Amino acid sequence: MIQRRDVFQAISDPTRRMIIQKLSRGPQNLAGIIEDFGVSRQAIAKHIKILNECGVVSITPKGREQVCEVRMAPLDEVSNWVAESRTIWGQRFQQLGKFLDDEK
Amino acid sequence: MIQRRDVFQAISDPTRRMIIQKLSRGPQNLAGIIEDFGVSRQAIAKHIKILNECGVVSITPKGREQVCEVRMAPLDEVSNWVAESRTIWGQRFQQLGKFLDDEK
DNA sequence: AGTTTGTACAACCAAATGGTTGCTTTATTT
DNA sequence: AAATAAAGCAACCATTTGGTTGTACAAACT
Repeated sequence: MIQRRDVFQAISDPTRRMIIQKLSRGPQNLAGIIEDFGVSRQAIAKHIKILNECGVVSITPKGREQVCEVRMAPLDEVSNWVAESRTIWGQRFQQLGKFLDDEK
Repeated sequence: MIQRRDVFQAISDPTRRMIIQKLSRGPQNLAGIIEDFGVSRQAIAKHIKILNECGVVSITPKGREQVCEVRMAPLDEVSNWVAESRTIWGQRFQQLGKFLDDEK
């Protein structure tokens, strides 16, 4: 097993997806994020660390607070990958047609 | 930890993403999929099982073969989630504007 | 100054993950 | 009928994951 810490793995956890959507509504510190989640503060802190490591969340210290902000750009990799897969899938029959043409 | 077996988790593994893209080019049996991957047949079989459980891959028995085919529909959930997050993010300032209007 | 608040650090834990090897079963060739 | 090819089953393993609790520390109120 290789060390994987990419966007795909980051959004594979439902709690992290909820954190992302919560932060989409605006920046918050750790204490603010914890609200509404039934897990400990340390658990959230670990999730935030993971999200930060792959660039989905930026952390700005402000006094004793850690202000977390979501960064949408890295999510491009995900939607691009899905789009690419769909494109490849859509080209199946084009290639079949080309093959049949070559056989003539 | 709850048993999570959804599309997000399915595509979180790079090997599984490669399998999906390989199958996007056309259906294949297990033996066909194994080629080019540096892992054992059983490892691939496990990945296929996971992909099948969340609907991304369908399996059709054909003699002694198991023909695997990719199903693109479940991937909608992923691109939809990304799109939704972007929408929420885009609405931040609208709500700020509304707040300022209300203050007048 | 003392208390409260926001967070960091560390150790620990059970379960999940991704992988392996060995053996069996079922079709298909030869 | 014998050999081969495709896949299934089961046990095992190290690492990762998602979570916990306890302690410590610095910033901000009272």
